[in-house]
Amino acid sequence: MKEIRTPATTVERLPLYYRCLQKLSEQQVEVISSKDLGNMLGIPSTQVRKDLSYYGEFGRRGVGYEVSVLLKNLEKILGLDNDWEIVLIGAGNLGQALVNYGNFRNLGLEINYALDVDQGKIGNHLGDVKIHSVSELDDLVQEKDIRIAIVAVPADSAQQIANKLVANGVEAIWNFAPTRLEVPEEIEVRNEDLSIGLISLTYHLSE
Amino acid sequence: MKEIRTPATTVERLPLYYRCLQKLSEQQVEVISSKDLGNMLGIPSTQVRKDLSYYGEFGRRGVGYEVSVLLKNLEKILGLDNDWEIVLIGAGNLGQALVNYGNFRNLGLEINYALDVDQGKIGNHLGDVKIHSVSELDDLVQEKDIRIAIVAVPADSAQQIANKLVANGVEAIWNFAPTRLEVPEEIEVRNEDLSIGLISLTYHLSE
DNA sequence: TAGATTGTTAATCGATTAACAATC
DNA sequence: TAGATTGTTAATCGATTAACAATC
Repeated sequence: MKEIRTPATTVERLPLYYRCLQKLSEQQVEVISSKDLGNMLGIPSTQVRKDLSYYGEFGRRGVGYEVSVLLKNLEKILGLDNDWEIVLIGAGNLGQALVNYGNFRNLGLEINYALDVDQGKIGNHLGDVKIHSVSELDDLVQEKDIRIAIVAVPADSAQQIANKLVANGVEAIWNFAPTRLEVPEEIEVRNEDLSIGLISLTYHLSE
Repeated sequence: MKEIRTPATTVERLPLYYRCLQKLSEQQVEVISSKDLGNMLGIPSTQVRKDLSYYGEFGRRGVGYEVSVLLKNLEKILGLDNDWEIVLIGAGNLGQALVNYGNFRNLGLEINYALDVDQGKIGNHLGDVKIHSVSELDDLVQEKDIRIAIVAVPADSAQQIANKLVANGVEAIWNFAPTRLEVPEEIEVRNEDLSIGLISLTYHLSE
């Protein structure tokens, strides 16, 4: 039995294909080749085909990919056909931006709950989402069976929040705090370290 | 003459080293080994040494790295010893979060100017930064010799903004719009596509 | 049939890791 | 000298790309 691991880099590209196909679908495009799809994204056609090949055979030789079929399959692969409950911890500027981030809506994703420690914020709203006290974290995560959490708190409280999230059953954490979270290895952590993006620019301009 | 290209992955890790060293410096730690530095970040010591080796020999065999020396060198390598002028285009929720993002301050970076199309926003402030009309883009970028821009506008106007930025001399763009920007190849573009982070979590939970 | 395009194997390229001489 | 740790070479691992048979 041969183990074929999907490269992490492939997983990063799938959302790009997905969004591109959404656009094509809106434009009533019915069939697209790996070449054309790749061109829209600056990705070689050979890479597009290889990426998709980890999940099945979605195209027709000599023809291309039917947009609706590929879109449906990617939706499934990416887990976007599920109804995820997502909790945000930290209702600061960044938290607010995330709750109101329009591009999640287009993917069928939304942040359902927001928590903060600041008494002054509790009861306020971020977009449609009411801010609750972080003291309700345990009950909320357990009662709603929340599996995905977004950590947008200062670096020095991120680990403590992560511990509580994991203890209550959260399985995936999107971490915006610029710090490494220590969690059990079965927990999926995605670090979104905004400083790296900006520093990579100052780096390249300084070379 | 042998060309030694620094791997892109190395460049991504340098900011992590830098921030870690800042913390160590605050804690009055004077010397650190690649092993200890790596442990703090979940990176093998051998990788730490290899990464640093692209830029010089900063350590002492049998001893380790002097924190202040390595910090100073990384600051230079990353271009953080410069006084960059940075303009933000798009003063929405995300733009606001970026202007107020505290972790840039710690790196000596800050967003100096903010522009928006919305007449209702012009004249308001994001943190300390006054919002100007995007019609002032050309003059501002040229007069202030701005080399770095942050694009936080909707996807459908991102390309047009990028064109104006490049035409006026901007050399590096941090793009938060979920779209590919077509720019001359000498322009550095860093795409920060927030959807990818969240989708990668739904993907892994669906496997 | 001729032209187009997929899916996949094999070759290449690039990044990580192991191993170790140099040296503090 | 013995123990620690760097800097670097060589080996390994993983991802991209080229090439092409299969097939529409």
